Amino acid sequence: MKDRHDIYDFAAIESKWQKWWQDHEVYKVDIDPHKPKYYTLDMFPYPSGAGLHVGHPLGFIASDIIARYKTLQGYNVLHPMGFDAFGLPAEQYAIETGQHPAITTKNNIERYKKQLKRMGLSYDWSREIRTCDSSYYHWTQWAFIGLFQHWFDKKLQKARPIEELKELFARHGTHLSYAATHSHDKTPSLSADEWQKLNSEEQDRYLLNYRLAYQEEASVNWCEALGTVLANDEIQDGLSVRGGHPVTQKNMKQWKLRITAYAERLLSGLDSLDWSESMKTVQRNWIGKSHGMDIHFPLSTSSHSIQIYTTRADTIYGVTFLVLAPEHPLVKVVTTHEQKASVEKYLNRTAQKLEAPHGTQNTTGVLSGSFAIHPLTGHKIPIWISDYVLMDYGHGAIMAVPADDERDRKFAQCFNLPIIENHTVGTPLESCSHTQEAIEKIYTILTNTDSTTSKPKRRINYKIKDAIFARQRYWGEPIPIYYKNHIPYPLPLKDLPLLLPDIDSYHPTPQGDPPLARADHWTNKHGHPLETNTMPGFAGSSAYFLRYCDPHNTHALASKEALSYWQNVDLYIGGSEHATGHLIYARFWHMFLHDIDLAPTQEPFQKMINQGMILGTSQYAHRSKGTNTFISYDLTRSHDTQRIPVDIRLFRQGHLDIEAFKAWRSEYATATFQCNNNGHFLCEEVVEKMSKSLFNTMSPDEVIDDYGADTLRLYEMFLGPIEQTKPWSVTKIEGVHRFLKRFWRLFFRQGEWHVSDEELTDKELTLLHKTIYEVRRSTENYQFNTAISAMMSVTNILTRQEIRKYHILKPLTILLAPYAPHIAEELYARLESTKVPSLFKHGKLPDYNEDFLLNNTWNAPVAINGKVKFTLPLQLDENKESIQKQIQQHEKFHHILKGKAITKWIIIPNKMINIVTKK
RNA sequence: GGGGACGUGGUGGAAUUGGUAGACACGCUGGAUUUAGGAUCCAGUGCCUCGCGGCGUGAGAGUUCAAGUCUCUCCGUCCCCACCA
Repeated sequence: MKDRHDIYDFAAIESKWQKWWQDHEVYKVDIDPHKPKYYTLDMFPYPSGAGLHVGHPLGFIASDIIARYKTLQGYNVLHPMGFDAFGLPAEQYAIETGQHPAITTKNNIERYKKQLKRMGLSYDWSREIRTCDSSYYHWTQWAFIGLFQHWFDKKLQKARPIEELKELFARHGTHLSYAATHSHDKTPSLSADEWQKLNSEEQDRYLLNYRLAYQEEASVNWCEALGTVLANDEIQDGLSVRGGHPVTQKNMKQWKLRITAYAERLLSGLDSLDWSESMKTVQRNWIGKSHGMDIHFPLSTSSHSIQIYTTRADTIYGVTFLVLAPEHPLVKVVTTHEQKASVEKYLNRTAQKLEAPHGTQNTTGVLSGSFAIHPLTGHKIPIWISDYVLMDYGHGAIMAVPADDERDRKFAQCFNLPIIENHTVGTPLESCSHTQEAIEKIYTILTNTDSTTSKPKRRINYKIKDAIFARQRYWGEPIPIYYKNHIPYPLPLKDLPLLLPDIDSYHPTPQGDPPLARADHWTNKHGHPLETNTMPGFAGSSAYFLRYCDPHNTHALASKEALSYWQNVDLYIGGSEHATGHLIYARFWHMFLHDIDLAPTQEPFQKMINQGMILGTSQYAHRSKGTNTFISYDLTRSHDTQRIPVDIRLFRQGHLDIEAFKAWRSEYATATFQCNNNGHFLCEEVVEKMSKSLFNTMSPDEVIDDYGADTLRLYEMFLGPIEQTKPWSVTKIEGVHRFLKRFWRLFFRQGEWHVSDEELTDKELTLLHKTIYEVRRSTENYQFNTAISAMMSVTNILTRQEIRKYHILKPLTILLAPYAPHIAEELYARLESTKVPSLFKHGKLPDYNEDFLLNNTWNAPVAINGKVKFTLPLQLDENKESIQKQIQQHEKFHHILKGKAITKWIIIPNKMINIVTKK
């Protein structure tokens, strides 16, 4: 009995096929003009030192199922994988241990690859990308230079070469309203003559204000402990996301990307995308488009005026004070002599303030001493300075309407400022019933005042800010820029890639310069100093999906030919936490590459799926305080107990293995256990984030060792809907594993291979077509759990009825193949007597016969409570008589009713007809 | 404060998208068979009732021949963003 063939030996099957696939390059793809393409992509992982846990592969498995499914459908499927390899953890590790980040990173990648391969994922590894390879970051640097060499034409909504801007300046002067520049542009406009008189250095300095990659003195989030600036999405509650170090504001010269120029395209592009509404909403909020008005408030004692931005111009009669941000350029002008001391004190305090958690700040502010004139009422209104107004939104100045705005009200109450309720009473706005109407009226009134101040301006404003594109770190892409007289110039393209140099220490220099300043001869060929900043984390992930199309090209990011074949990503799977980081930057980067005729489409990711997080189920044993006696959780009410996290591996069939627990820690060796009435010892179960300290993590390798990769894949998909957050639980893997064993045994009788060639009965055909329909529909809707259920169901039926027919087992095996590829390959090879090399090369997804289904299942009559109910497909756009006639003439009508009388028939418009009879 | 998602058995979750609610799985109960296998097989399992039958998708209303699904109100849960004028 030892060598029964019906034992499902997953370990042997899986290692056999994984080797076979690798040896025969089954998943290698090339351009094939005779086949339609499909591009499915995972967000490539950052290879951390901890390896993968069971929550990571969820998305990988989902995209692998789609990749294999599409392959079987006849598509040429691009399904690549790579590694986002630059980043802080490897560098922090290097600082602590002295080991070069390249080595740490390489080791981590090897481990990740091994884990991924064991899961039977069908990646074309010949296309692997690592962002830290110079052959890859060559093209990241190339794109950066491209951004540097272009400006944005707001009229055409498109990037154009900087040379064209030079020509325009020479012809028309620099006052071009359609050339995108900073929101607080302080550069004076030049006439054409003045421009032409500038020497080339002066022109270059001037052009920096228009390049898509530019430098600017800016207030940045500085993290002293990490020695670098951080992006907003790298900070949470005033602390760095990595490491939890404090973050302060600091002024520094920074590289930035003019992503704000693309705000409108980033916003409108969302409409065409097949993303979840919540994902689109997050991006819309991040871009933060608003329609409003710029209004000037003249100062009472000087010729200056304060420009404010408001979306609610209709509340202008309720304005009782103005507020400037502490960094506002007019703060110096409006501060009176008497207030100077307190204003300076306030400014000092706010400048040093840590980023406090939002919503917890106290209301603070200081009076400037000056007054502005209300443009409509002529009243003198005080000007305040407060940090609740942000310099980088609007103009850094607001008109405060404490009657309508909660923040203004809070401020007014704090400083005892007047609040005008019902401020429209007695004004021209009294008759307006809609906000929009009132705003229009205000616009007209302000436009027609004959005051000397500037007229109001309609304005569309965006919250999105230009992205800071520099980190003062070592382990990132060097920025391919050199300086001549402190003006930045790009390296010639032929000198790329600019290699990351080796250095002896990863700390900043004693002068506070970034680590790259430690490199020997960090200059270009002519001795000009090179940029010492490196690129931020999102640089390498902004075009990797294009590189996969042609990963070994040494002349371009990717060839025209490859890109015009593979186009954009059809399906992108990854976490929703990248909504405001990577997914915005990558879309921006891709739009720029589209503008310069490289990327074939506007948008990079057509369909997006965000896999939900997998949580851990922690187990806590309760110990009576001060004793070594453990109490079953259902009995703890009468005891004062202490919770102790227990390794989930110590559980068998949902119960704590007490002997294993005693052996786990020496202190528990002598512990005693109080069980409940059923003789069980229960632990408290808590669903929470996976964490090593709670002993609730599990690696995919452990599951594969015990149950095999196919079971892991099925189980991860069977847990629930892919986008949902859900707990991992060890006890339920058995179910899907049992299904695979059952499926395997379907092909055997008494330990021997037994598949017959008999034709299928109508009943069996119905079952088959129904299953094909359900599995295909579910898979195409990414409802993988439902698809698996359908396959389980049919397997149960076949097992019970002992149906072992080739004509049903073969299509079912192919249906299972995307989900459990190893077992499917093995059974398929046996079914076809190993005539064919691989299911994934030659298999074809079975089709269902729609007519067959319609006749046999959809319209099948069903008995409900003694009545017969069925539906008929009819032409329902006719009159009543005609429908009645159709029913009477319908072939099925006579067959099903067999003389029973119709008591009721109901027409559902445009759909079908329900007929109900008495029995 | 703003936005989004959701609420179905003891549990995870299905429901041809408006048409037999609870598929499939876990768990549990009983039984069969076998013991070295991560067993297998059969029956049962929403609630009330001995049964007939009745009631059931967070609560209440509405639309409809028909509502878990659509509309409104309320209750509750989760997530994201947030001094954005």
